[in-house]
Amino acid sequence: MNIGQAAKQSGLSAKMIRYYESIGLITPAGRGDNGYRYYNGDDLHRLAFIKRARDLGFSLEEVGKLLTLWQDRQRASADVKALAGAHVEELNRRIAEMVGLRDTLQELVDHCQGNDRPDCPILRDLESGGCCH
Amino acid sequence: MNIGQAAKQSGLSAKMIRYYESIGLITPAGRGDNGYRYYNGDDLHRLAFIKRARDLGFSLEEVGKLLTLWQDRQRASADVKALAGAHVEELNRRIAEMVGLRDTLQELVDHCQGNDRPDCPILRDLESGGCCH
DNA sequence: GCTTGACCTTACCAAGGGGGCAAGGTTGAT
DNA sequence: ATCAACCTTGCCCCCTTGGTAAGGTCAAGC
Repeated sequence: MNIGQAAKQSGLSAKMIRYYESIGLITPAGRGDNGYRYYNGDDLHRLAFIKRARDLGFSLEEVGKLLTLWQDRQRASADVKALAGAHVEELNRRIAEMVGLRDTLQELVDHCQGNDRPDCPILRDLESGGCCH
Repeated sequence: MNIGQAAKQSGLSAKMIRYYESIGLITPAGRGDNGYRYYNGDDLHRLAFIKRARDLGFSLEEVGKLLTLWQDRQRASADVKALAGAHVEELNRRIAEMVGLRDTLQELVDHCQGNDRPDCPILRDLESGGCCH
């Protein structure tokens, strides 16, 4: 199977498959006489695994670790759980940060009259560094 | 005032001030005989404005628009409100997305025993594309 | 055989939002 | 005079993905 087929089946783009190969996330695909990469069922399975892990927000570095754990039949599920748990924590941190930003901004928006006059609490906040809203 | 002082006062880094100048976000600073950039109170005010807007999560493009509105004494607060409101919406979208990821992942983590055996629902999900958890 | 279109290859540019380092000039204090 | 701290420009790096270009290959239809 060529890279285009593998891309369609896995949900990744051909470009990304090449990229993942170039950074060593996946082992280099086999090549045919024409120089084309080819992929078998196992390769496809790995690509789909990566796709799903990316969709869940894991970084490529984390995906690499997950791949290693996945391939390791002696793995302890505790290791996987720790990795995923750390990612959940990271997501929670980022969510909390963004919620804080949103709330601050939403409050400013709520207090802006939004008419054709220039007076605006949003700009006042930006001007004053948010120290005295 | 030199760039280092301006950086300290505004909370930006000297590097970023140069960068913002290079991309046209701010007009080029004046130069002294020695070639050093110098900054006055107005410049500082603008830099602090940018810093605050960045802290609130506005993109550099949005910051540029906010700067323009800020300088425009004829602005309508509705324009500012629309810009900030759009950013709030964007934040909400991103938050919702991340919350969805976190919840999915949290559920997988909750169902993983986290012991020294290899069996792990997290890896099973990644393997199967999350279609049958 | 020839053309056409779809596919593959490598290689480079772009983005945001900076960090870091190098090589050199300037300033101010000791 | 020397030294540290500052400034200048310029370049490379992070990360991940999309785009685009120039060229090779394959399969179909004529």
